Amino acid sequence: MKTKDRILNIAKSMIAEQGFHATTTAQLASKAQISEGTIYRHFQSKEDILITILNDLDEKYADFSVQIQSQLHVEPGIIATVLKKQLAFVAKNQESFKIVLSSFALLQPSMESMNSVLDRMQEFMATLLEKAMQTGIIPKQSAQRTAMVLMTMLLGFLELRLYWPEDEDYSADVVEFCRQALLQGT
Amino acid sequence: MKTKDRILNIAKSMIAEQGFHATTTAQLASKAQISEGTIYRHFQSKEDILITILNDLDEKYADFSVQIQSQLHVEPGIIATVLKKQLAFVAKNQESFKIVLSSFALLQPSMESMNSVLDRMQEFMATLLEKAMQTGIIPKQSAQRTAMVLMTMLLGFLELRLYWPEDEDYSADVVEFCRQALLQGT
Amino acid sequence: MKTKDRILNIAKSMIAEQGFHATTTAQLASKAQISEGTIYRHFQSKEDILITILNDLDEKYADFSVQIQSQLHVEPGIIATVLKKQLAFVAKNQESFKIVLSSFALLQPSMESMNSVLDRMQEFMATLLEKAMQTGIIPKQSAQRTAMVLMTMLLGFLELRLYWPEDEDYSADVVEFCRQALLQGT
Amino acid sequence: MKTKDRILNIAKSMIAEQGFHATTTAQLASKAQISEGTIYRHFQSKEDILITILNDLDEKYADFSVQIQSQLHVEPGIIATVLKKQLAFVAKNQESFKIVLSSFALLQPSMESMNSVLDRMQEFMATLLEKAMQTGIIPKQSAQRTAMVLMTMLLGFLELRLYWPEDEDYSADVVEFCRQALLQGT
DNA sequence: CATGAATGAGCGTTCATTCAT
DNA sequence: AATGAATGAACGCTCATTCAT
Repeated sequence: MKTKDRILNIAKSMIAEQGFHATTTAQLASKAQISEGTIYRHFQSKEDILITILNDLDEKYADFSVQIQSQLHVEPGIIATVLKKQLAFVAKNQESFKIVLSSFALLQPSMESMNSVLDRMQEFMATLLEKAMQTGIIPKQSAQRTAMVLMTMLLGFLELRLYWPEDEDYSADVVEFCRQALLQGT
Repeated sequence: MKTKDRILNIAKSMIAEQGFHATTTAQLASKAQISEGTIYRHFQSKEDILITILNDLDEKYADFSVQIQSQLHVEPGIIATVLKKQLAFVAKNQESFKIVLSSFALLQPSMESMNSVLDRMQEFMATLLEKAMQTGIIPKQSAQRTAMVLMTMLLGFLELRLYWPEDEDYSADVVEFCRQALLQGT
Repeated sequence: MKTKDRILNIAKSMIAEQGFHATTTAQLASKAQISEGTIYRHFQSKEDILITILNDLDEKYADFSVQIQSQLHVEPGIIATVLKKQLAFVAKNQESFKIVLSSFALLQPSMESMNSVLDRMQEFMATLLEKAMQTGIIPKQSAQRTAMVLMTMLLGFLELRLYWPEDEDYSADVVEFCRQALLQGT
Repeated sequence: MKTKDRILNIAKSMIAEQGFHATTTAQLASKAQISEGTIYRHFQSKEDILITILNDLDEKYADFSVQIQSQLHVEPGIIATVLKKQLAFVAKNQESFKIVLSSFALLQPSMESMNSVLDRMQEFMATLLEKAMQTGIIPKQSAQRTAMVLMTMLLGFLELRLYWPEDEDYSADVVEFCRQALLQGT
């Protein structure tokens, strides 16, 4: 369905840029070169568009998680590798991430998506840490709690990269910081 | 001025809870038990209320920064101490922080406040790190870049604590994680 | 577009009767049996309605000027003929003229329209006088200044006819007064 | 009463400049350096201020009429003399005249004032014409109707002088135009 | 006399949504 | 499927007026 996807893509970039509230159906219709009524042929409501975008992200992130976990070769450097892949995924889905991050505090569906994303993130980190611990790359520690800390850092980093993209990229510092901490254990 | 403060306080909790857009002047007036017109006797616009809240926070945070930097006793444990004080300050000003964090991506005045807060945070962290390096508590490293990393962690942590307050408090883990990384240098 | 014209016509009569400020969008919508929102589907703002009315008048008056100047047969009595046609035009567009006359002192767009109308009036009168002078109907004199005087009289007359329509029609006296003055020259 | 007069004078210049509607009590109080409440110590309503201004003008114009009629020396040139005195009176009371002229179409009290002013003007002109006819300065004609014509010209002239004050003063042309017409009779 | 905070009805305008075509 | 005119509730805001002090 070409029209539905055009609506979705344009909505995604508009909401990412201006926010959900500031994106009006009139504007969206005009940019998509359709009538306002047509939006409602494809979506039940404006919020339904948002939910579709969020669900798409959730699905993609789930796929990404599964795929990357299956590909993990345990080796020194695994942590840096994984963090970089996470950042690459976010970069590819920038708009969707901006949408979740800017609206989870304001809209219930976004909050649910955010919960889902964070859960996957933490779970993924925990799996990673357990593998690393089993193979002795890092010392034994609580995978759950350390995963939480890593997720915290990742979340902060996402916000800063997404909303201050022109700032210098210090991802290497973040990765090194985490590597040092992990090697010591907590 | 009692009324002005009542408006301000009620607005603060409403905006923190529902967001700026969802907080209407009618609702605000009704909760404050005043008429809508009265709001405009004390503030030029709805946005002016937001700006006042944000400026108050900025001022308080500036005061806090100055005060805490002057009180710093360099000693092992200084980093944990400082991180805890930061978290305490945020806890005391929860509502204002929720407002900035939920709206900086959507509203220009909030973005400016956010910039100001982040700048102060980073500067403060850099000062702290330099002191710690001078006295040999942590090894020499780039204060600026490491401060950036600490700020990143703090930002992520704030979001999680403010929006998922019912989750288990893992601040000790965060502090320990940072301590370990800093002791190694990056 | 039927609705747009209905809005326009009803607005014209309401503004002519009560003035621009006293004509509210709620009233207008109610009289036009549409919702207030519909007004804004057809006009950008309340002022846009006014501007449309004023521009319509300006266009009509420009057409009228061109047409009447092309039809002028120079003959004794030409002045009376022309003044009568002017009055007839005003009578046909009473509402629009009332709108300009009642609001040019208060609203910028009306002032601009008024300037345009007066310019055309004076220019038209000057052309007429020049023709009359060339054919010896009236003695030589400054066409510009005399046109200004005629326009002055016309303006005063319009106000009185438009706002005191129940007063006796003394247009014949005005025409005769002007004719006498013109025949003598100034 | 000093305060009352200050309110009155400031209101007069504000209403003349911006119109009655655009002049708010808040603005007025601020310019007069009093509180809004004080306005209502001296006037029953905003409209009451307008009415006071209009009545003042009416009174002054009545005085002026009486005085000038008693001073009339019948002589050739009497018409020019009188027209000039009228214009001088208007110039002295510019603001009040601008108020009446800009609002008589919109506000009932202004319409009443306008009626009163026009009545006096016409009556005055008629008296003048009768005197001029009796002494043979101008030929016999209907004083009432010719007075109406003169008033028409005066009204048009007032509007143009008051609202386009920067335009060239062509009052001499107007006076000469009228003189020529009157000398011929109608 | 004067204040100024408070009022509340009403304003112009927006916008997600509906529905006849 | 698509249109686009119409809706109507709700919004932020204004302002003449009141009243306790």
